Amino acid sequence: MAENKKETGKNDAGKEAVLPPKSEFSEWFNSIIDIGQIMDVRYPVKGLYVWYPFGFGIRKRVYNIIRDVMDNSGHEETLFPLLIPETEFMKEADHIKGFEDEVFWVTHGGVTPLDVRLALRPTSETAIYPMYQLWIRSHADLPLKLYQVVNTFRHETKHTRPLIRLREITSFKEAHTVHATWDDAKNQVDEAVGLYTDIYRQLSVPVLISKRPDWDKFPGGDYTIALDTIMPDGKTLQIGTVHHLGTNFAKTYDITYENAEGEQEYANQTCYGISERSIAALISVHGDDKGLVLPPAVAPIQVVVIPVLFKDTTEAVMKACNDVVESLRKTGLRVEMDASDMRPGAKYYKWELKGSCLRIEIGPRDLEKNSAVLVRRDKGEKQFVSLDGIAETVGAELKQMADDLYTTAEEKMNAMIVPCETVEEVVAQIGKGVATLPWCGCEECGMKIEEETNGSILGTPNLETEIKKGKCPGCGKEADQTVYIAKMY
RNA sequence: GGGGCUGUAGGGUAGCUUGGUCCAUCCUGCAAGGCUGGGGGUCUUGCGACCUGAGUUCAAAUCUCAGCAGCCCCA
Repeated sequence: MAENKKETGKNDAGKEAVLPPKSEFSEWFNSIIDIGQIMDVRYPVKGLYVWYPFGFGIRKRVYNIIRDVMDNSGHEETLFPLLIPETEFMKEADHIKGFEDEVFWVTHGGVTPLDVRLALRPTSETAIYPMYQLWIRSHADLPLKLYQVVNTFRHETKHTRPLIRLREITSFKEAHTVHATWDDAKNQVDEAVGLYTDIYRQLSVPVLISKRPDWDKFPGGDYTIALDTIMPDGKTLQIGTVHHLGTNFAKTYDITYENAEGEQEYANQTCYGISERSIAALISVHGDDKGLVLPPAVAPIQVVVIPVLFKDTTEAVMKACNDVVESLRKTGLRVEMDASDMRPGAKYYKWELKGSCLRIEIGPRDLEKNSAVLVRRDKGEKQFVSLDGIAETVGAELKQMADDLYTTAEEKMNAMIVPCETVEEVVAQIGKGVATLPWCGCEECGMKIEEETNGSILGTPNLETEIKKGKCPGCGKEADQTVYIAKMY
């Protein structure tokens, strides 16, 4: 009875209680991770989670995109060991300071204590650079551009959450490049920012690019450019970082090359990374009250075909559905037919939750008109399309959907950025989105601003927007830059 | 780093204040079957749980302590 459902169910429509509204973002995110079958959070170690096959299917496609972008820009994939000897790890002082509080250590082999403890990599600089020291001899070896996709470990003390703050990052794509000059490395940083922007464009995720303030740069690096996106609750999520390492690590690990004049010089290096936060971003940016909305490029099921079955017409409808499935698969699409014995309505909800991009319904009424009902996941409106040439129709819709997702997301993001001039304005904006604020650039004012606004300075926009004149709220002096301020994940 | 809260079937819950009514309630899920089928149908039958350990007690889901795990707030 409907009355019973209303009493016991969690939502008043009497529907099966499943997903909280996206306006309660934290709840929504936790639920979608679970019932969207992204990850199982029940693994009994804090901060470690299990990829469901469905979630892994998304991951696989996201990382295919990442690999393609890397491979097509002169990078080569490689693989370094998980364990790093303490002796190597401890060489770079600033780097250690940045990570030592959160390193997991392997201390025993069986019951025997190890002479040299082994770190589970929190990131791989100290694993890779000793080898670079051996590999790099002359300027002819440069530039060297390698990357790997690995798991890394950090003993996070803050609240862990799937995809966003993990003790085992399962999907860390890290690139490590070596160049002759500082400027060469700088150009590589700029290229990497472009590559990452491209990757996120393919995921229809808009990004903010900024140069992190000095106190927030990569430990041991010269400077850091970061990519952030704005989550639905107004907090920003850092979803990519690019670091210029200068010659800092080269000096530590003695990475030198012989230049054209026959002299040994220290190499300049960069490193940059993307993790499964990319997946957190794409889920959070596009999803809605009904569940996942996935860009066609990464949706495990791009098209679901749902037969509307009645006794007398079952055979004809099934045949028509099979024909459609076959013709779509021929064009390389990931298509599934749901011929289970759920009611059609229940199937619609199920596949909307799972983020299937397009739904095709075919019933007896459609067959009479040689047509089908087509529904795009992001729009939700039904349209009637001819069964003739349906593969072309579907292809065009998917393409349009990818573009629309980006446009919509970008508009939403831009609406969450508000230019501010005073601390008070920033305070009002923090929690709703990102504020911009003039800043003189000194650390003292930066700290003061962060404290008074209860936000974090993301950094200075990298790509040249118009520089707004204004006074730094910290010291009152004329500011020479504008910064993003927000609550960060 | 500091503080608060929570842990009952796969998921969500009732029971806990006042120990015994509890071989633990309801919804959902899952399995089998019937009638069905264009936006979460319905009926029948079945499956499935007190986080772990120690303690108090004649008796613990219920009280105490510790561990583990999770959630929220503050820095």
